[in-house]
Amino acid sequence: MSEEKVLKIPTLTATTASDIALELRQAIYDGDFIDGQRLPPERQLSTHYNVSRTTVRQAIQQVEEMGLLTRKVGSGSFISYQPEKADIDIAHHTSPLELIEARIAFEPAIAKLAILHATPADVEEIHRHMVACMAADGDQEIFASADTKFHLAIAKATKNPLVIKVYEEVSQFREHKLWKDMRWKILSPERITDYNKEHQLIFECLKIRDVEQVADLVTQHLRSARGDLLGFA
Amino acid sequence: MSEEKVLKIPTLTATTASDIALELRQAIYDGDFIDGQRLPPERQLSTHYNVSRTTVRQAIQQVEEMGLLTRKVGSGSFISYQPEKADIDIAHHTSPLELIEARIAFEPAIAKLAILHATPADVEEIHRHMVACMAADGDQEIFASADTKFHLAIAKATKNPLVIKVYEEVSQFREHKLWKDMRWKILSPERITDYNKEHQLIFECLKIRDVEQVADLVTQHLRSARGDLLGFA
DNA sequence: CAATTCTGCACCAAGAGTAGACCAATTTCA
DNA sequence: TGAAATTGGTCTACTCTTGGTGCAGAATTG
Repeated sequence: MSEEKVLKIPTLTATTASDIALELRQAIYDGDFIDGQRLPPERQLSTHYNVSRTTVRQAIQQVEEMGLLTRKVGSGSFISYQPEKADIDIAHHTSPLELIEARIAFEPAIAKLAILHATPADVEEIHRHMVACMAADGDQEIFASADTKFHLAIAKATKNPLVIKVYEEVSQFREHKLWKDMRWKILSPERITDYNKEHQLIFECLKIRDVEQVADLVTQHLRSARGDLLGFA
Repeated sequence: MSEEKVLKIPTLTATTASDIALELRQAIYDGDFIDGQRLPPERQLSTHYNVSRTTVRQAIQQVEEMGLLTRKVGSGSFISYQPEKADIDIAHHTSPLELIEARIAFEPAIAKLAILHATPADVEEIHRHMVACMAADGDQEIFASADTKFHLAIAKATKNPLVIKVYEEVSQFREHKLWKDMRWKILSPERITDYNKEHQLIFECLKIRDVEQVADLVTQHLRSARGDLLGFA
């Protein structure tokens, strides 16, 4: 274990209190300080910035007034700032369109990785879910569930735990209420048929390991989903 | 804003109760102690940390209050913590190579999204972190920290909460023990210089909103990182 | 030149760390 | 089984560190 801890303190050619305050604030926002962490003592900061302790105190006071830290006599100045909270916020702040956008960003590359790493067993697994999608026979609920599993199976075929976790997180959003509520509007029997055709094309690529084409197909697949969402397929 | 540099200063009191508590906590989280294992005796820890026994006791008390261990008079302090399977598993089962692979999969698309959504303020923010990367001046620790922020700022510019969260998750892995241990081998001053040049190219694309080129540049950037990892730059 | 700001210093009180001794529960070992 | 060693729990007196405050002189600014 390291004996010497270091803090990274950014410095400008700052001489005034507000300059230093700005930097401290920026450093806190950047996450250079963990919540609850102690700032270096004022006397040390003053020598570091090469200004008087009074100036440093004023700077710290400004930051304190923004509620980013609290001071304790005899103890030190402590950061009190949590960058963000919970995932619930994210669920509430992500729109269906943003979800599709995120999937368009991630899934083509995932499919490419999948092709490179998928074992025959993985291909079979993916095939199973594709068949399930087709067997849904127009039933929205069943199709949506099978579709999620189909895409998830592709992610799993990458064998990359990080990729899998990330995709699980994304796909979990598809089960979110907001998204579910939209589903019945979009997933007409005709659309489901279209999606199934696209699934088949993607699967064909996987089977013959066509790395180049699969990304395009997945992109196209998700873009048609986005088109449906926007109402002009 | 004038030139910004980053430098580190050691904390005056390198060994406080909270610091030691933090180290212990980290060690437990990192799996350095198995559940049920006994901590070294307080007296031994105090000589190891070169600190009074009182301080060690306070540190242990803090860890105890988090429910990570229990103490027994005459017997010792025992770890009582089972890492949540999900987190630990993924952290333990994702190799540095897989991390890079995941980044290669995700980041080019993120950069493209960023170009489409970034406000001038976002571009400035990204620029700030790019400058910080260059100001690191070969210091691995500082560069790595600034580099993470640079890429994270790009993700944030997408304005897509889901994308941001996913990338935060990925980037969190970069702070993991395993990866940190490799860093000093890879980040030679020459590599840092190269990376900075690549950062500049990426930033130029962002600035002129060159959607086509940015994905290629990011891919190239990460591929050179992968190359360094594999040892044949 | 006058006003303002910054500096350097001394002192205060609160908090935190140190060193040591002793107690009680537990383990170790002859 | 019993004594010795080990370990966490508690207490006390002391030192050091840290933020809070005030003030006189230097530096800066208009």
